[in-house]
Amino acid sequence: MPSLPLHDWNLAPIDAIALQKRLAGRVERKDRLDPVHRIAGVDIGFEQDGEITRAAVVVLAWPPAGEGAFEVVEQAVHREPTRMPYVPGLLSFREVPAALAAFEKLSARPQLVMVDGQGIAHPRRLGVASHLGLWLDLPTLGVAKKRLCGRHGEPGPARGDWAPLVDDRVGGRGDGRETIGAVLRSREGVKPVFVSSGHRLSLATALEWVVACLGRTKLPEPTRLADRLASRRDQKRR
DNA sequence: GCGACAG
DNA sequence: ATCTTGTCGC
Repeated sequence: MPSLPLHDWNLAPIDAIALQKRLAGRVERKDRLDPVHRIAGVDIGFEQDGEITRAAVVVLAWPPAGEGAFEVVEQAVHREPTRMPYVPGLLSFREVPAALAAFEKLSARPQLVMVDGQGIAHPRRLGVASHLGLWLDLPTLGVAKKRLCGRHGEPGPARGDWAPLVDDRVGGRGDGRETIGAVLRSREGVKPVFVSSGHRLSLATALEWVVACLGRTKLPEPTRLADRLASRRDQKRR
């Protein structure tokens, strides 16, 4: 397994749109930070008809021992009463508080965080992955199972094939379109996932990491395992 | 008014 | 997100 670079540049999602254009063609890597040893996956589940919010974080060691053989280094769960209803576009306010509490239970911070949801592929360019990244001050990326906004074509049939997710610029003025994410075929014969930069990493880098963390399932390991822990599918199915 | 709408 | 059995396919 090759060691992939984590940072293309340091930027916050709010600045991403302006910087993307300015840095196009001359991406600097001087801001690369720590090497990646720990990758975290985050997801939120609900219990008791949504009354209880259940946040789960699973930390995996990088690189994996073998093909898709990731070692679970640590994991944490935090439960609390649900405060906010689900409102498309405002998911952060419902999930981020619980996710942060779960992170506080970890003994060590990961170098990269994969979140179940959108990064900057959001109407205001601030999806859960971006929002969480800002609060954690860690590089994050979003992997969503469905589209929130933007348009796209059908990605190729092979694993790794992807199509750009484009949307009109925030504010709706100027020359219009911008790439906010990618529709990635993470597995053959399955509906694609929506990958986007969350915080402090580019779309290209986000795609590299997602593909690098794919097992033989649709979702990358960090997110897949966090998903299981959040919805208790691990103990439920037994 | 009519769709679209992460988890 | 969540409620849920069997079933088709690699």
